[in-house]
Amino acid sequence: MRNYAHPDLADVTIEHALHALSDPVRLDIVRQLDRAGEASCAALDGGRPKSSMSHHFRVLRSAGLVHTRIAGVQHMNTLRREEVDKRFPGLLDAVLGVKG
Amino acid sequence: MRNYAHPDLADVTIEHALHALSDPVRLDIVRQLDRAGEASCAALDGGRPKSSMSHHFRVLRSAGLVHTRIAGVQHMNTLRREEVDKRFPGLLDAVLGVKG
DNA sequence: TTGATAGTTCGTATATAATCGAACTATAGG
DNA sequence: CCTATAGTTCGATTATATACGAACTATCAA
Repeated sequence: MRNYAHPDLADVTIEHALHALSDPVRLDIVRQLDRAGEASCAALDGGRPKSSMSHHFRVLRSAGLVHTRIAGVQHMNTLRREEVDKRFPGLLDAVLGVKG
Repeated sequence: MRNYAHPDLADVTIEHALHALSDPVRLDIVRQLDRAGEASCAALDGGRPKSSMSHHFRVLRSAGLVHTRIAGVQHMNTLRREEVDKRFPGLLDAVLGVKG
């Protein structure tokens, strides 16, 4: 794998984004990326198997929420904050702002 | 069925709400209720079978998004706008504001 | 009380998603 | 080249959702 394809946000539906965010593991990833700014897959696995994490990162990428950059042996992930904010104004603020 | 139980919004997780909103049929229902203010189940079915609609309304109610009031033979639905806005500030604005 | 209407519940079929081990790929360092 | 590390892909299993016909319940009106 040389690098990832990241969808144009214009091609991502709100349903797709909401589905990606509705899983607790993925929501946790998104929250951590929001704080950390950038993190490898392993840094966010919380003890879960690599293949499960790989699946969740793929879903997050396909929903346009996460960008993954290959840096040597690590895959570094970031939230596509600005683009998502442009496509779905207020969505991430709302989702990340919730307590409990 | 005499009347429905509607959950306290405090007991609804953001994951639950996002999941309820991530289905196209339900999102359509929510959009229509946002415009119409109140509507019967039949008014929103778009030709789909009653049992399918009943399922989607149940999911929307369990996620705290929709209130259903029995009025004679009809079940009238409304968005629980204020309560949802209090629990998840900005979420409905973001979801309902999206075009495309 | 009969019939019509609105919606639920049940049961089942089907589709979609989550989980995770095992084998694989790619990169870096010794 | 060998090995360790990070992550992917595959495949199977299991869980969760959706879809919807059929039978049922509740209300209203004639």
